[in-house]
Amino acid sequence: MADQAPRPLHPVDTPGGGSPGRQRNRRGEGARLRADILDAAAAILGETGNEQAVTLRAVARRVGIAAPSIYPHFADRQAILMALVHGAFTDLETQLTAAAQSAAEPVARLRAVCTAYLRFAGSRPRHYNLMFGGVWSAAAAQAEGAITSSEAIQLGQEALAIFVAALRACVDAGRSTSDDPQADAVALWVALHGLAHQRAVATAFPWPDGMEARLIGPIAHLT
Amino acid sequence: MADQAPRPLHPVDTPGGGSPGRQRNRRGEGARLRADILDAAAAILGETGNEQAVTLRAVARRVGIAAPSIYPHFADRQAILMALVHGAFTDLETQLTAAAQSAAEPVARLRAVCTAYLRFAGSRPRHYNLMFGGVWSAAAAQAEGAITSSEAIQLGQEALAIFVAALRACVDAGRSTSDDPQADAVALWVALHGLAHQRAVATAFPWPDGMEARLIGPIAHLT
DNA sequence: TGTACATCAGTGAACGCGCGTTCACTGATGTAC
DNA sequence: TGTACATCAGTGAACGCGCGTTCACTGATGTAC
Repeated sequence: MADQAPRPLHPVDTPGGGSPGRQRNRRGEGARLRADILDAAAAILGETGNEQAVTLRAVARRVGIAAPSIYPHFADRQAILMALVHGAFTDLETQLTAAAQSAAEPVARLRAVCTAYLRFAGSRPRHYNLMFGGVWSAAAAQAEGAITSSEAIQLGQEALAIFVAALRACVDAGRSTSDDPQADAVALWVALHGLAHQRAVATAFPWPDGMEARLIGPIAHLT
Repeated sequence: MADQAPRPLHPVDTPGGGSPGRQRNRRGEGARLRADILDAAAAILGETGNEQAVTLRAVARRVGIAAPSIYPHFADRQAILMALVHGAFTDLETQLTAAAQSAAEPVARLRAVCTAYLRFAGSRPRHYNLMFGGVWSAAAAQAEGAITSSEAIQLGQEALAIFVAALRACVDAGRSTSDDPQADAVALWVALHGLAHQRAVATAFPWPDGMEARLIGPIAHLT
């Protein structure tokens, strides 16, 4: 309780303090700022872990520009977060696809996909939570431009489809006894999500080794 | 973009508007306000789904008091959220314990515990997300008084122990072939968490029937 | 039985904060003639 | 080759907002005498 003198949380809100070296883009290259804004937003998210910390002003400070300079590139704050989420889903799909192509044997392929999923979540836990964390659906209840629950689901459909295909291939090859690969793939994804989410959140928990294997083999009915 | 005239989000910040019938507690019964505050905070959380919406002023409006009247009962905003989370964990433990006592046969008991867990999460999804959602760990990084990741884990230990005991009983009764009931109980809990969390978040997703069974039987190695 | 008084339960105004967003603007730079 | 000018990239000040928190206070009520 002591030592709580009210102090400004942030340095003065001028661009000079943010990114000292930054200089104005050349004519015609103004769109570069868009990428800089997204990079800064991603960095803030990654460091603070809090969607709430990704404010227009914080992003502007980090990029080294004045806050209003964001508006030519993003309609509002939500649009930045949306772009962040879209990009993250694209990356996830890319990595899952690559994993699926890395192994020819169906069971190895399914395991590779699962591992890639967990690796993605582990390497960018804040992004992962923003993608699947439900802050969205909550915000959607109030804000107009926010991503809706069903939109987020559509974004995740492609990733889910990779799981379904990988499990179906195991069944076709006689390596899984699943009676409903679609449903079991959803179950597998949900379980991996639980693991990824709690690993991101409960970092202090003494996770036993091999959690992954305890989920994948049984749920996928691998033989 | 049209029709976005800036309007005050909330009615005037006077207690009169909140709870019209409220009248001052009798002398010596001031502690009742504490319960009213918690009820209001829980209601706001349940309706908006957003931890951020549980502000001191919003709670005060809802109770029908002036904002500073909260301070004799809670040190700060975090303390209200902490109390909410503690209460929710206590309720969860109560319900899991009741479920464990509702069945004598080990497998039925384990299933009852799992069902009770999912029922709890489904009936109070916002509380559930606050308990396990990781908003905490994010906040803990910055705020002093916030609950830490390890604190939250301690709160969940008792619930987890119920899962471990239930699975161990299945193994002892020869109804489970788990080679490590502790680890498999964690795996089971993690998978149920994934289901509970995504059901709370992705309400629009077409969840297949019987997800529960697709997780419990295989992960617990029930025979 | 009456009354002074301590205490309790809560109020109302104010503070400074960071925020999203708006507005009118500035200065550099490429282009048409 | 020179120059007027349109456009681009971005600025700086200001707005009203809800917020957490502080401060000095008020009026009812129980209690001691």
